[in-house]
Amino acid sequence: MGRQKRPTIRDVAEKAGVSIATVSKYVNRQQSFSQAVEDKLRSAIQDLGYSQNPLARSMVTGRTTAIGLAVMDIANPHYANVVKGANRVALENGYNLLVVDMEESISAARPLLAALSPRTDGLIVSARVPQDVADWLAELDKPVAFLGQPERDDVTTVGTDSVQVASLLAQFLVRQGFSKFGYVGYSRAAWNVERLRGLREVLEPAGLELQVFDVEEPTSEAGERAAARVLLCQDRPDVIIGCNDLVAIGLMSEARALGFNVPEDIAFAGIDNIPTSRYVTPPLTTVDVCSQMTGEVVMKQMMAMIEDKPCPEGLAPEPALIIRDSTRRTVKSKQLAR
Amino acid sequence: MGRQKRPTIRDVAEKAGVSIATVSKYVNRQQSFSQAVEDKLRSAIQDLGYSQNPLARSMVTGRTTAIGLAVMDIANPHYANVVKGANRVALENGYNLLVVDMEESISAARPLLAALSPRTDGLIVSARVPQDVADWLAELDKPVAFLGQPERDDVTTVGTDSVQVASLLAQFLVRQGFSKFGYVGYSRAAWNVERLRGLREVLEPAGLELQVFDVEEPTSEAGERAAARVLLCQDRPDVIIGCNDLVAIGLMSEARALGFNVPEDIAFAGIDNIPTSRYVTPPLTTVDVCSQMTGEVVMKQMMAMIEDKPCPEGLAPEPALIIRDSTRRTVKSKQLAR
DNA sequence: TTGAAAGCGCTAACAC
DNA sequence: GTGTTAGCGCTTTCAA
Repeated sequence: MGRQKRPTIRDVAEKAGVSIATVSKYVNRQQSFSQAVEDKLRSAIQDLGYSQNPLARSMVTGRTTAIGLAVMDIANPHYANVVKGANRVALENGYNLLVVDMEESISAARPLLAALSPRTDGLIVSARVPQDVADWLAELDKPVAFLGQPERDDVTTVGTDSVQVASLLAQFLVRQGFSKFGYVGYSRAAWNVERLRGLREVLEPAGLELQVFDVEEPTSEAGERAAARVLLCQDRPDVIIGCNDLVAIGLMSEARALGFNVPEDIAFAGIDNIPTSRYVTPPLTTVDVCSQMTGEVVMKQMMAMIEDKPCPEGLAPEPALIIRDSTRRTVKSKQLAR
Repeated sequence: MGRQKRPTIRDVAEKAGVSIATVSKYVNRQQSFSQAVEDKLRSAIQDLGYSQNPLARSMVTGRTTAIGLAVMDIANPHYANVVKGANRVALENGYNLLVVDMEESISAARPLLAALSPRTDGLIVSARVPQDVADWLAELDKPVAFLGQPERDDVTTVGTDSVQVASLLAQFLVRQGFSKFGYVGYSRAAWNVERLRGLREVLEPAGLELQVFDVEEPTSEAGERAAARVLLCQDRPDVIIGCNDLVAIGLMSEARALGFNVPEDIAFAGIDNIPTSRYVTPPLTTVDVCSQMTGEVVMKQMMAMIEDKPCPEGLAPEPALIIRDSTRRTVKSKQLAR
């Protein structure tokens, strides 16, 4: 269906009886024209259905007016919301956001980023990548920003502090009177150690026990599969923290399927505050990591980097505890705790 | 941050002491070379960290080895899963998938697609677009496929049949003995009329009542906001069908918050079978529209179109009823129905 | 097996 | 206000 080549600037120039430079300037609104030329240009463009080829434009200007965003897993609502935020800000600034899914595979990241990079004016990468990829990104002739735990001063990184997020949650749970903690982590992610550290910083001084488990992917299905192992272990925790909401939801669901009462028999908490967490039973206690705002902030930083303006400060998203019923203390649980 | 320009083919040629044509052929593995040349090339490329600029390449070949996918709302797990499926197949075929979020705005589609199109070898659009955009897409010099209800033979469209999906659900609910139906639709989507039609085709002949409501966006939040209106209406339905799972989940959640027992007082069903539906309480009855498979199939069709091969047939995803507790008939509900 | 040269569609000096 | 021209980085004849 209609595979005719699309018209070029030359076609327009010919049809309008002007030079291609004039067409270019007209299309880019770079100056004013005589009424006659303007009319001819408008109708020629209209008739031909001409529109600029951004590739050719990029070749000469070196700009693409597109930003690339590579996410670990677009099916994770946290990342989907980061995309939302980033997209809004990009559009507001006249940029297009090109999203690429890395499918939780750091090893696949390199070729994906290599393909994405030249199509964009800047790259946002939602993970701490291996050193060789990081080096390669640093050598790039365009700004790069990371999503995640801010660490070093020489790279822009936007996200909540994983240690802080985990501590916040642990502190609350300790105050609630929980004493035997379980953490179901995802050791393949870089942030896992920090979340674990955040928990330990709170639990160890309090002399509280922490059992650590691991899932092979940070999804609800993996959480479900891990549930039996976690729940039927020697010394069952009285509260389980999932490394993210997805995992926590899977764990909690399977726990209920196995006959446990939540939160009476065992409590659950997650991290991220994905929309689903409100709708599960019981609603999941979690830490809001401001997914959408993170996307907005990282894109604002990116815009600043591109325009060589100083990076806007004070935008860092602040994690917030979201207390729901999955960690409610009940008469029964308090009695059991004795 | 190393903002040095990235090395070009000319840099490599110079360093290796060969012509740029030779470098090009080497990089594209188009022929064999003398050992000496090959060694020099390899080390030059290595040292410089050279990689092809796909933009420049596209300029001359006319190919980008990228496919564009514009989705209505990436935060909707249905679309996220379509992306997953499409991405997998694209990668298998050596293509990159570039995703763009249209934010549920058909009006914003045009500029977004115009920007995406020239960066890709083919476009997949997750919506029925307005006629002018459809015409514009048809005039494009590249294959276009749509996600949704297959309708016309002259455009590739992949998706489950919305009429069939809705009928399937209605038939089941009628068999279950429900008699007063409510449908909470999203009239701004093109598929809404078909879902409604599918319901009517089953309910009208059976002489069953159908009340229709509408949400302003197809999300759980909108579902929640609509709940009071739906539940407190004159003649309350005994089963409510959400136009998608997201809406149904919001409705059901708010119904429970308002003190209704689900499914005893009122039952709920959705459409899509997003992962969350399994985890809400009660688990949501829905129709699986094979989101991921839809993505795979549409990308396979796209690959075939690009290679000018006949489109693989018999791949159409078949919707499947997923029966869960949100529509379970109970003693109480049966009594009430009398 | 290698290289010279044309040109993809466009912009940006610069000249008129 | 308008046109001429030199490339952007690359592939692709075609000739050597």
